[in-house]
Amino acid sequence: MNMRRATIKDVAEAAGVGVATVSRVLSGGSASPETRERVLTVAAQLDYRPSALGRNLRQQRAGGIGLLLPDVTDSFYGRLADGVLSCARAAGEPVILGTTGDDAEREADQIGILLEQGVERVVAVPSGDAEVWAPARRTGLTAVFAHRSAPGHGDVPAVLADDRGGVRTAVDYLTGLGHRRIAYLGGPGQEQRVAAFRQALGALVDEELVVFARGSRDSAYAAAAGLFQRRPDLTAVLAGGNLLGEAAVLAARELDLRVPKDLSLIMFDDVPWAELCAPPLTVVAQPAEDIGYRAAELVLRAGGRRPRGVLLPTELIVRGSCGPRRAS
Amino acid sequence: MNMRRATIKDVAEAAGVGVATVSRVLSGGSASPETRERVLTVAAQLDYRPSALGRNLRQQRAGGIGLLLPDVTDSFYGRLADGVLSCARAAGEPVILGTTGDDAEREADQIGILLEQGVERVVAVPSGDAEVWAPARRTGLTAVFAHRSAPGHGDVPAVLADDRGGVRTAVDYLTGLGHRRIAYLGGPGQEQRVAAFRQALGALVDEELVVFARGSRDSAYAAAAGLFQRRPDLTAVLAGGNLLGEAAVLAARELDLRVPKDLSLIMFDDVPWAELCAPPLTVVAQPAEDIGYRAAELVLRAGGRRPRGVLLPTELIVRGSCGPRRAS
DNA sequence: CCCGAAAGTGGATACGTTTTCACGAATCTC
DNA sequence: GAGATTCGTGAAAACGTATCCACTTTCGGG
Repeated sequence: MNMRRATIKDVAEAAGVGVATVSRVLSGGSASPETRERVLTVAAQLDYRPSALGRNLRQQRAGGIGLLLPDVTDSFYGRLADGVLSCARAAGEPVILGTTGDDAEREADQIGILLEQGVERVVAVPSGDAEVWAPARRTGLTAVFAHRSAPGHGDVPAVLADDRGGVRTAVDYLTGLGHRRIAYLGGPGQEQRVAAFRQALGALVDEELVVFARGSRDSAYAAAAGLFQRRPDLTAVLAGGNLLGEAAVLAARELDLRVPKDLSLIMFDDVPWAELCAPPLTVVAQPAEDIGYRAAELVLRAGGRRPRGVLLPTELIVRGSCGPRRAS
Repeated sequence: MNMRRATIKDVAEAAGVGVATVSRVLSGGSASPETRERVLTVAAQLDYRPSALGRNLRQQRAGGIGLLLPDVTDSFYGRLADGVLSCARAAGEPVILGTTGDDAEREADQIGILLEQGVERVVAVPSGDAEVWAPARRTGLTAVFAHRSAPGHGDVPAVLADDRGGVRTAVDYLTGLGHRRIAYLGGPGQEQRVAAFRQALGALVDEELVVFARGSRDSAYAAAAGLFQRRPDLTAVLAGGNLLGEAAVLAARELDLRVPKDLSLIMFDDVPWAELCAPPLTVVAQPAEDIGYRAAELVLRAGGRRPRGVLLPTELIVRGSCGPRRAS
């Protein structure tokens, strides 16, 4: 049952040519039409599939693309992964997936694994700083960041959603409804968004209302509940991710804050259940699949020249979780 | 900047030993204590990491484990993947991810890619029949199925949730509430569950109330809406997955069916948003992470002998989406 | 008609590793 | 103390591929 696969040598012998010729034909090199035809026929007949193992060793690098995500359980990253996968599939490239849990050390480990495998192209939602990525860069790995960029990474191209614009329209929408005490409930690596939040809010910003959670659901819930208890005077909250939004809804419900009567809520990232929620959640939609697809595209097309990053638009989808400021 | 990685040869020379000795030391073979010490020191000093490329070619197989899922966007499969990943991480093995979209042809393609890469161990939620998996089996690949098993696969071990038990308790719960016309809204590969459904319902089963959707959200919605319109007399529905459950809620809302007053709903798979839904959804929880973890464990520990499959318990979590049969 | 260029081809090499094999030294057995 | 056994070790082979290089053939230009 354990049949040996046909090698390039078998094909060469069966076709009466040298192995070099077979390799050239299959790699699109030059060859006479009749030779090409013959090799192709024989290869098909023998069901020959070039071994990635041999090729990888020869050219000192593994094909495929590495994908480093904080958490595949988060449906945003799931959709991002889906984008990467569909691009990779179109190119016939395998995808090696690793999760970092928003932890720099784990990210370093995963990078180590990828390097050991000889992977040369990586799409990542980065968690660590430049130092974590130093070994990768040293071996000439080409990386493309997705969804967020980390400080200190000089020339790594990034495919990002327009966080700044998304935050601005969300904040404008809330202030337009009369809200003044608006909180930001953030996760790891959202410096960009918080900066945009501060900028959009201007003099209204209250640093006590800017709260961060770690990546986990527990942490998100703790941050939301703590925020709501500590500052019952806030009237609106912008949650920087679907985990945070989920936590906010849960915490609000637990504390008998009615949405949107007592509390207006906007969540980053449109997820299917946002519509099922009571009330349906107003969200800032991000093109998660596109982000992944474009990032994969960039890392595949990176033929030597470093491409410039990409900024994808966000969209405010108004549902029912925001209302005018309560009379208080 | 493009620094060549240290090879085993470099380590051997620097340590004044042969390459074979270095390989043995690093692979846990026998060596004298002083030699071992010296090699280890030198290796650490040179920051030597064995190249997976060379090893893979030598032993004619790539390490790591392949993971084939219908859809990473589905949070159930996301959690399953998370289980596989954490097991693989513990073992230091990379994971190659591919999605099949519940399509046998795509699955065959992905299997082809894995074989080309020399991957020998695969965890899969299978979509195709035995024929699709024939080439894999021919090359001696060891597979473990997760979440569902496909007919015709003889000796492939599977890690499954106790669908039969889950369906039975769900149906018992619904019949206990007085429901008689209970529908099953199923997805791909749920023959087991439907069989259990028929068996649990006994004489009450109405074949017109057993409906199948394909994997997509659109298809799920269409199936749910069609079912509700065609048979307005049904009083309860069991949705075989979170996509189906989502579709059922959406369709019910669209048709002004109130849950649970007009329609009782039980969904397979407990997802975070089930609690946020209005009303909160009664679900049959499945240990998705465990399924993935156990499957990965099986495929890694499969040292020659074929292990027997595993059946993991499900749990009915009662929330607010089921009520007594409407007066009607 | 001859010479140079171009195209087609196959032999040989190298990629980094694991594993087999053989050899010397040290230890054990009787 | 001599032979047998074990242990530690290094040289060499093999895995399948891509690519360099040298060789032959063909063709076009002068």
